[in-house]
Amino acid sequence: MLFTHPVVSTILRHPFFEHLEQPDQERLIAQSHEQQYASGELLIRQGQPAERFFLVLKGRVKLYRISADGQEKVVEIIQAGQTFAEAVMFMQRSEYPVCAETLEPVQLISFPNRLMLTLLEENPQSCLHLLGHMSIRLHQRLGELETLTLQNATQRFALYLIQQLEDRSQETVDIELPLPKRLIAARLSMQPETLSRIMARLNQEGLIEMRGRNIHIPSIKCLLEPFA
Amino acid sequence: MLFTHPVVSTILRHPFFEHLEQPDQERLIAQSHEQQYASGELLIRQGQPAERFFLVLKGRVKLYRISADGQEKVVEIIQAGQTFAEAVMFMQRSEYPVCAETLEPVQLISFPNRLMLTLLEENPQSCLHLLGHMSIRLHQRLGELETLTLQNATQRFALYLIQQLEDRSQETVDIELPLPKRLIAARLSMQPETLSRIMARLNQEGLIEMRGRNIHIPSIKCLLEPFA
DNA sequence: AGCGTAACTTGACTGGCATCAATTCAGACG
DNA sequence: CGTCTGAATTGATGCCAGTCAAGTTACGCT
Repeated sequence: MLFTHPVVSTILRHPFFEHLEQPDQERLIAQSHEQQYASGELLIRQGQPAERFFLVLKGRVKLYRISADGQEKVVEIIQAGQTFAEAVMFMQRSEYPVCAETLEPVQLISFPNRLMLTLLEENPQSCLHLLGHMSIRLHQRLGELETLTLQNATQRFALYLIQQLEDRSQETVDIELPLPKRLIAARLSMQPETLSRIMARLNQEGLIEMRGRNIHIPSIKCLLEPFA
Repeated sequence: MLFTHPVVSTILRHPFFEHLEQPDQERLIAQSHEQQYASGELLIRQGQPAERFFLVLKGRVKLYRISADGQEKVVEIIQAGQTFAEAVMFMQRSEYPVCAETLEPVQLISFPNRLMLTLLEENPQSCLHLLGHMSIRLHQRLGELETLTLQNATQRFALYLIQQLEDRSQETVDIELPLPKRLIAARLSMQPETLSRIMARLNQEGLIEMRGRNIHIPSIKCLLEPFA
């Protein structure tokens, strides 16, 4: 039986599935596809018809848009345990609004939109949880809008750094950058060169200390000084 | 009976209400507050506890955030017939994430979050429609992210202009700016002076013709030329 | 280990936008 | 009808970040 599969427990912990009845969960899993991908593979392409949504079991996936002038804008990095391309399921016009590409070897599982919708029709509990889930993402976007409209690149980077912390009570912290710097730069809408210069300057001013991709912050307060 | 009220038909057309049973609709309306506001009044403040959500019956409302350095970033302009502060209802942490201010004399009606949630628990149809509704907004944010990361201010403005059109089939169009220019500038993350200069330049180049807040575009194709 | 490629760094230059400041314009209101 | 206030324009100046280019480091792979 599929429920003996080791990844199942991971799946069922996700808001999409945890409040479904067990028979419904089984139907979904029965219609799921699991697949492995190498690093740098294209998973979905912006504009393609959207018939399934995806749950990342292992590895990370980069979501990005290609704008009119060919620039690539990184929208989001999907971690293991998160879904992507799920919001489009609830719209009539169902084309993927982003491209998705693996950042490293990735294991993921996909589910048909139609079945999921059918099941949700009968399960208001799940619907409400999903509404909560999407509200959170909507607010994250709001936060990103804010980050992007921060005047200068240094502030955007400083804000990015502290957003990486889960525990913000400490005054002195160490961070390991979760992404290659060029992707961080893309995320913050700046050029890799600019990011490099910013980090060099902050380092010189003693606000951060770099060793490879480990960053030591002696004083968060000092780092956020210019915001006051 | 409340249902004889002239605004009721407007209310019931909104995705939040249209799929509810009539007794539920009546309960909501019974617990609603209707109120008038003058131009420039503060409706909700970022950080306040969120207990109600709002439907705009008449006039427009500006949603904005105050960032750390005191700058005001316009997130959205809510038109008559639209709701605001509704997404936060589905989250546990319920503080308004934005400030809301009237742009002109406004009539609006508010509903208690708790009751709405209770009703939704029993009505999966409505839940699904709301999920669709929120998906659309999520995608709009995506589009805005794109607009904001467009390299130069001129392109952002040109894109803003054509986004104002509902009918994009015409090649020659007239637009009346729906907002004072300083708000348009804020929306596009630029200074009023910059917007003014951009419009002056486009005017001089013959790509647009300005008469007060009416703008005539001889050729959309030419205006979007630099994107190619 | 060593090769090759991609990531990162550093420098010089340029342009676009913000900022400051002064003026003109438009609308609200008595 | 005139005054007043905020909106919009226009000019001058400085700086931040993008671009191009060259060089260095780090890393995967056989």
